[in-house]
Amino acid sequence: MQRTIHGRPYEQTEAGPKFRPCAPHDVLARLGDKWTILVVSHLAIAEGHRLRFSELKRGIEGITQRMLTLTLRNLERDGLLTRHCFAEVPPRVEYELTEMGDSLLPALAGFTAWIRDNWPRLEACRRAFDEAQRQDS
Amino acid sequence: MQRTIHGRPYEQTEAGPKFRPCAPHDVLARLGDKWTILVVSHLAIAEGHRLRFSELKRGIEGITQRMLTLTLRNLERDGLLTRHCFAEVPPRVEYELTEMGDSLLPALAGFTAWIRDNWPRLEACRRAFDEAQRQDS
DNA sequence: CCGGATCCCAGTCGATACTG
DNA sequence: CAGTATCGACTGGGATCCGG
Repeated sequence: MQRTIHGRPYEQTEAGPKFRPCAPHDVLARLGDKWTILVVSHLAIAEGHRLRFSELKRGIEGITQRMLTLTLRNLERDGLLTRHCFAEVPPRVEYELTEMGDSLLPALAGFTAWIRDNWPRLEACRRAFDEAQRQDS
Repeated sequence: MQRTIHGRPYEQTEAGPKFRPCAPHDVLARLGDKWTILVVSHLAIAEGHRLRFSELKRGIEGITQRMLTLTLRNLERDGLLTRHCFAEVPPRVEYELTEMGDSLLPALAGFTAWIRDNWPRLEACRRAFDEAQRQDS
């Protein structure tokens, strides 16, 4: 039997509930990596949703050339980003959010609000837990 | 100057936009790990938002004892879960979503909808990209 | 039944150096 | 300017065995 929870489909089997492989996990795993969200955010607030490599690199503190390259490649692979390459000297490459990439951040708005509301409590819980942990040891 | 994009706060500095450390990244990184979402989902559809260790283990295909233990510990640390330990023989431990943990999934509803709508296109983009990649090589 | 302890691998990320 | 190549540290996660 096919049901849904919080917009998420799953099947009720005899052995128990089974979630579909379409799981948010793949997307979350990408978004959860170290730089992706920052890159998308910077592009989202840029005019034309478009920035060149060096602008992104300057804007994101601590990112290395290598990681920026990899992050951009992955976003391009998922169709969230397009690469505009100009054969000039010196070379210039611009990255632009696709329509799909542009719709990603707004879709996260509800979650962002949740984080804003719960972050302090969550951090407090962590500290309390770690504190209790150190007592035992 | 303090601004906001898609509910996400950032500062506009001379050097460019700077996002606050409160970034969703910490939470996303946890949610993006291999099992967290599945555990939370199973608890969310359980009656009383409550399941015991072995029920979770049976319900989540492929998870090992070790990973289930770690995932539950992390959720407990963040205050999304409480552990109810019964000193019986054989021992019994139940895990229950806290109010905060319970509010997490609904907060993700918008994002879940986005995934449902865009997943096919995203997968198609991946395949196309990988295909083009093999041509070049 | 619940989970801690140990070993190991594969993937992620940083640092550095080099190229068109 | 915008990458690629290489090396090494660290870590998430699986397999297995052990203990209360």
